[in-house]
Amino acid sequence: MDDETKSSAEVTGPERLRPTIRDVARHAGVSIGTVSKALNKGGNLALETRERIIAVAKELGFRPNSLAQSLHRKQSFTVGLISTDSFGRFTMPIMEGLEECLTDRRMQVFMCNATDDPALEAQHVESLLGKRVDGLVVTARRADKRPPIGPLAHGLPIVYVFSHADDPDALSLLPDDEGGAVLAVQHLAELGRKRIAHITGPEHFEAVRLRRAGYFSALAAARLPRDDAYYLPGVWSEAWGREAVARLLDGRVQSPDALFCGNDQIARGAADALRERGLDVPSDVAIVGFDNWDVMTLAARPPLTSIDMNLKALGREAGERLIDMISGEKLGGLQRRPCSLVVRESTGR
Amino acid sequence: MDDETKSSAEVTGPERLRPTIRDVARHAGVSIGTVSKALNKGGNLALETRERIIAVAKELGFRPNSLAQSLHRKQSFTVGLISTDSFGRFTMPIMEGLEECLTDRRMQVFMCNATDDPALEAQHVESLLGKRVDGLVVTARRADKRPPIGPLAHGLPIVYVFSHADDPDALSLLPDDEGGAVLAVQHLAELGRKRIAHITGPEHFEAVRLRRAGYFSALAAARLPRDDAYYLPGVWSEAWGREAVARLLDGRVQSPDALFCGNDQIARGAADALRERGLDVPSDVAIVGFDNWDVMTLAARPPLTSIDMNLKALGREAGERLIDMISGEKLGGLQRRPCSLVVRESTGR
DNA sequence: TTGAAAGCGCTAACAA
DNA sequence: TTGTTAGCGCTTTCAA
Repeated sequence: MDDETKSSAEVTGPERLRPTIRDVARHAGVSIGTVSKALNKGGNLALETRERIIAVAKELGFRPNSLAQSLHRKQSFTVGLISTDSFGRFTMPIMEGLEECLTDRRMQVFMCNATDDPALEAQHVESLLGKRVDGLVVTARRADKRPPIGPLAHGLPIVYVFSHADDPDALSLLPDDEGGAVLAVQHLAELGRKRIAHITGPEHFEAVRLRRAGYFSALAAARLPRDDAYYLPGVWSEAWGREAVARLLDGRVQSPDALFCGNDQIARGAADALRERGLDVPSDVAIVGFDNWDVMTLAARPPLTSIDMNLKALGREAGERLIDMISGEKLGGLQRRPCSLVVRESTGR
Repeated sequence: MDDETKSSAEVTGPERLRPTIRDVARHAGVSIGTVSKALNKGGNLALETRERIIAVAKELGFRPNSLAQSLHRKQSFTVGLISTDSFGRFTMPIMEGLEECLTDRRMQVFMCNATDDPALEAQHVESLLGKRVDGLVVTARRADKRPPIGPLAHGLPIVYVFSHADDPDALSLLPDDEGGAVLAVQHLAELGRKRIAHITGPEHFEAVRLRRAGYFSALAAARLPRDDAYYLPGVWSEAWGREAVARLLDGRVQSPDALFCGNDQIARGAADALRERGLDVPSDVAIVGFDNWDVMTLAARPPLTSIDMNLKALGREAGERLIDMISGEKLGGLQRRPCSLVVRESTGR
């Protein structure tokens, strides 16, 4: 099986020997089975005995060996999290929510990073399966399709979160990018803005295409004209935000009175560019960003209204659904969760 | 003992039964012991037998149960990472390095978040000990002292990284903040700057005090005068960077020709403020930041020279030292690792 | 060169 | 109410 021969750390130091259930039994003057029953709050035991056993166990510093327990119970109370985004900005809140949820259930999470390396990913899956994880969560850098985890993990519960498995039977949890865009544009329209431009990232991101769709449909819903010169795909940077503003203002089109930006970096760049041209945000041009990344939204001048993908909640839900699946539920399909609008000064208030 | 009664997910679904070593033995027509020997590249086996066994194992999709192996070998090939920084900006690169290092050794990492909650931390340690982790890595939000992990984990190898255990025997790995500050000021002095100010964060951070010490000592080494009006502690924000610049330029002191900032956010704020006052960076005022956080350094105008704490390498080393300790080495004490200078336009080039 | 068997630490069904 | 015992899946010593 392991045909690689990388040396593993060897134990040469003193074994840290901990008391076993056997020791507890001996000290308490009862049988092993009785101790087990007492510690697992099982069936029928004299209250006195139970308490004595628990006391002895505590005194000895007994801590049951989960490995042995799992071996028997066929459940390890452990899940693997595989990320293809080397613990990046989007993975963090997801991890946080996931970990929180699982900790509540007394489960623990193995972190595995497999940034764009399918072989490494396979190795991780291999190890995790060896450790008999009860399930897997897969997360990715971008919300585009990715190949499913493959047949290695056949039958193992898997949840894809912020990552879209290219397998209709798999459960994929994603933010509703389109709905988020609608929220943004609706908000601007309600403020009375008539000329809303959309500056965004590269179109090969599924998220960009979805947000564009939301942008156009919300414009239509608000009976606002659609002008293709107002749609500017580009890259995810502040510099692009600044440049896009230059193009809009120096171009032949009428200047917009609002910007919906594909992320907060673009939005911040746009805000800077507008200020430097003497235009006021929000009175001349209102701005909505995307991601609600505090590092950007709070530091920008003025602070940015933004769309929050609620990634922490998404991570938490991934944990909940995974537990459902571990408990035997059959779940699947692509599911999108709503974004929310966070209003700050860049759209007035 | 678990005296809490939170329900754990229960297995009700179909058991995913995998072939055991027993199945392999049966199919290959040999004894269990022989299979074990074959798969673990152990001692004396007929080549033919070994190959046959390996073939059968592969065909059956046999994957040894690490839980059972660990039970016997008394090593789980698993470590716990406890963070008190809810997977924040500084924890990420550390995790990345750590995970990379341990993956090379075929070990896996349990992620535990215990943001400022000692009870939660204790619960995590408890669980990890139950899972018989081979060691623990503890990381924190700020490089200030924290109480050690307590007697629960007595005898277990522990490495504190980017966190300073209040226990001289514990191994703590930290960036050399003072040395980093020296690098920055030295660099500015070498560029011929004479009036170098230091805008930084709150003094209750040990890092702030250390960097200040480095700032003053490097000034002295360069035979530059020390002016207390040039030392401005404050908060870790862009807004503070802007305000500090205002104070320096509007104050009674002579304007500085260089700024060493306690982090990149302050540096960016300072750069913005200078530009908006018509001063050029770097020709009028050069700037060095701290953290080398690309989100800030690259987006700033001009891009910022900064001090890198090499956190990923620190994480990697934490893994290496932990493995040394697991292998029986006795390691301890507070150790600081060098920062490095990354030069960009804000100090010319 | 291979097989048999005694555990690793714990659970759970069955006896006493 | 408590004890006995047969495993869980694997490793390793000792015999064959």
